[in-house]
Amino acid sequence: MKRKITLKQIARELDVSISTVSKALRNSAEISEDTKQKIQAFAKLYNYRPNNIALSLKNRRTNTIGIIIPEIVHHFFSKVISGVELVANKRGYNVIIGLSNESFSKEVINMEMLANGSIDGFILSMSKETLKLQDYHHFNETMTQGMPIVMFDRVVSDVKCDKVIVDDFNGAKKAVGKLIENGCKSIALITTKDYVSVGKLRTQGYLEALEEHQMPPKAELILKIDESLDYEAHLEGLEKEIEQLFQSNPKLDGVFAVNEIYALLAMKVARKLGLDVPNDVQVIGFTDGVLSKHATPSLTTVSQHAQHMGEKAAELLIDKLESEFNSADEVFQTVVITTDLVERESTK
Amino acid sequence: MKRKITLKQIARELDVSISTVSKALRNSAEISEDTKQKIQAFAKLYNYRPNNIALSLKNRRTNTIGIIIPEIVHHFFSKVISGVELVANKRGYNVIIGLSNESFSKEVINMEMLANGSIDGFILSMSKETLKLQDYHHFNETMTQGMPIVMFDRVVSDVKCDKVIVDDFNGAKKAVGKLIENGCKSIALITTKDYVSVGKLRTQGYLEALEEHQMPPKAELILKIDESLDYEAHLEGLEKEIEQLFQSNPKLDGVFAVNEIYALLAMKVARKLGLDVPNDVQVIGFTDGVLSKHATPSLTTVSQHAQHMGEKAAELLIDKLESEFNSADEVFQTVVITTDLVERESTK
DNA sequence: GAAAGTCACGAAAACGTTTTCGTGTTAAGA
DNA sequence: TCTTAACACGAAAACGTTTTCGTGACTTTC
Repeated sequence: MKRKITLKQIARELDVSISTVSKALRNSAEISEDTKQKIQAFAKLYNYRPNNIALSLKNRRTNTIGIIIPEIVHHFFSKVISGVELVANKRGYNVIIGLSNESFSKEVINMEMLANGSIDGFILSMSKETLKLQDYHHFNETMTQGMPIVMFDRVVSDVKCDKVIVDDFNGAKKAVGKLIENGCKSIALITTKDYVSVGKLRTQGYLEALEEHQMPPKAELILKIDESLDYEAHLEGLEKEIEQLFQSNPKLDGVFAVNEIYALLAMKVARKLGLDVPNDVQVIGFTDGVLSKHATPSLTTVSQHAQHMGEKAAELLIDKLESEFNSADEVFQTVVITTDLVERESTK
Repeated sequence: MKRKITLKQIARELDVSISTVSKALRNSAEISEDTKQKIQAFAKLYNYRPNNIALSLKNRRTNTIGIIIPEIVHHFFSKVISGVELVANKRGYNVIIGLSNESFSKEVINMEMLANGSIDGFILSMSKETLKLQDYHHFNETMTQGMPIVMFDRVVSDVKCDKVIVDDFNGAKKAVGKLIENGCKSIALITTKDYVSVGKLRTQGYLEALEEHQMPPKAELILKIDESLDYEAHLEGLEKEIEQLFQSNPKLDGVFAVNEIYALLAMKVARKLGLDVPNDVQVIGFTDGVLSKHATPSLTTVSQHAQHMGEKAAELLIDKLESEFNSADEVFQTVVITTDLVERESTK
């Protein structure tokens, strides 16, 4: 088990100084051709690679970016990571991840852990608990210390930083518009409680689409799910709620759900009640996850281009990191990713 | 934008030496109570936190572990990461990820990038290309330099290191046994080409189960899919192949597939051909992914406990990192995670 | 043959820590 | 009063780099 070789060892071995070795390996004109070749050959032989940690300490930058997300076992988030990793790698950066698990305190701890020199900047999506508590001090403190943050998807206007968001409002509007076009007269919305910003925006899009077509919204058609419960564990309860929605609205012929699971459950309930999708009731979901594609019937969805979001976020962050003038130019961008309606079998 | 405060600044501010500050903050008995309190108060006021990079350089350990996986947008892998992150965090480690994208060269590059001081050890699952090329020099070189590796799921006996694997053989055997118990007489296998070790083992399990029940295997019941094509892009082709399998075996009444997608497609084809699942044909898949749970009918699967694999791998790695005697005790463990059959609606 | 310039290299500082080993001051013991 | 011990602190090295500056040996120039 031989340790990695260092400049010092090469220097001692070849009987020159450390500086000479360093310069030779960086091909400095200061060093004669002879010594350069000798040193480079030796270095190659022993497979010398500069120690990243030492470089980080010297340069005061790690070329690593930190991602903090609520959970990783989630198609949307892993797709975002994938995008971040793609451009990060292309531009010579590593990616380190921290999971908040939707908990405020884990988010704070994770950020503090990484902020002490481990990374150059953050890409993050807030935990539900943080959104609920509206406590953003850790973001602001991080930024005051000169560490840039790019937020995606779950953002909040109280924090001034670069952001990448999905056009939730128009995505929802487009989807509901499609249902109306397709002849739906009674369209239900299955959404989350309002403190989740994206749920709120999608709800507004739903309402706007109705209004535009002179269809008065009805409170009994809107089902707001409390997501503080882990819904994977409460699938039956959820199903019950949705079944009730169907039963108290017998004329229901369209459903817009703010995520895949809700949409799939709606289809399941519909089938159970003897309704055919898409002939009796049409369903559209949000998020281009893997479930939508492989469901039967496959689900029409509003695609949020998660990977593209990740790429954009990484570009924003790295651009900021590499701009010299990060002293006073406090201009923050918000990039809006437009959504697409991916039509599949659950709509006509 | 104030930079993070350092020991040196505190020392200058309080007119003591750097050593004194360091010792005071670590509560050394060498320093008088008075000075300790003064320094600690000052440090707390300015929210001092030691710089991780400097610590890493000094201690020659980063308390960070690297994960290299083929892709992250995959329920199994993200679940594993989730497990790794859980115990890593609990034990004071960070997690940094590299994606090989199933490519040999990206795997090599990523590992080299991280091996130069950025991390203390690897947890990884090999890319398909690496498995095909059978070129393992990068693993061996990494280990020679004193950096431990724990492999999971896709492993190979040529590399001597700690491993965490799924009991693919018995999992498959159990599944096929279940189908036989349930009365299936003609059971198809949908698997991958043999170079993917897990595919091979699951195939052997299938054969063993048949043999144990005195059912001769038939070549026409075994469909080997070439996974070098990205199957997400070749779903139709895949479906065709499976349809052919059904048509050339009209008495088919059971299907064992080595992953979710194949199993779902089998169900889809069955439905298309007018066969009821599970009454006419029963289906079992491998991997407890999200698709199985939400499919209709929901899919009976062999659960591999991905999260548990990740936890185990992390424990193995960290234990090795923290054992003092990592000099000569070249004992490598292979932990086998037993599978469970999760029965759902696709079997009787 | 002396002044000036070029060449090739080394010494040392710096990044932010921790830790070992002094060292000066004071108090206790003889 | 002198020695010794305890106490409280500082200097410096070390981790592995890069880079600035200095310097000795040679070569060129008049």
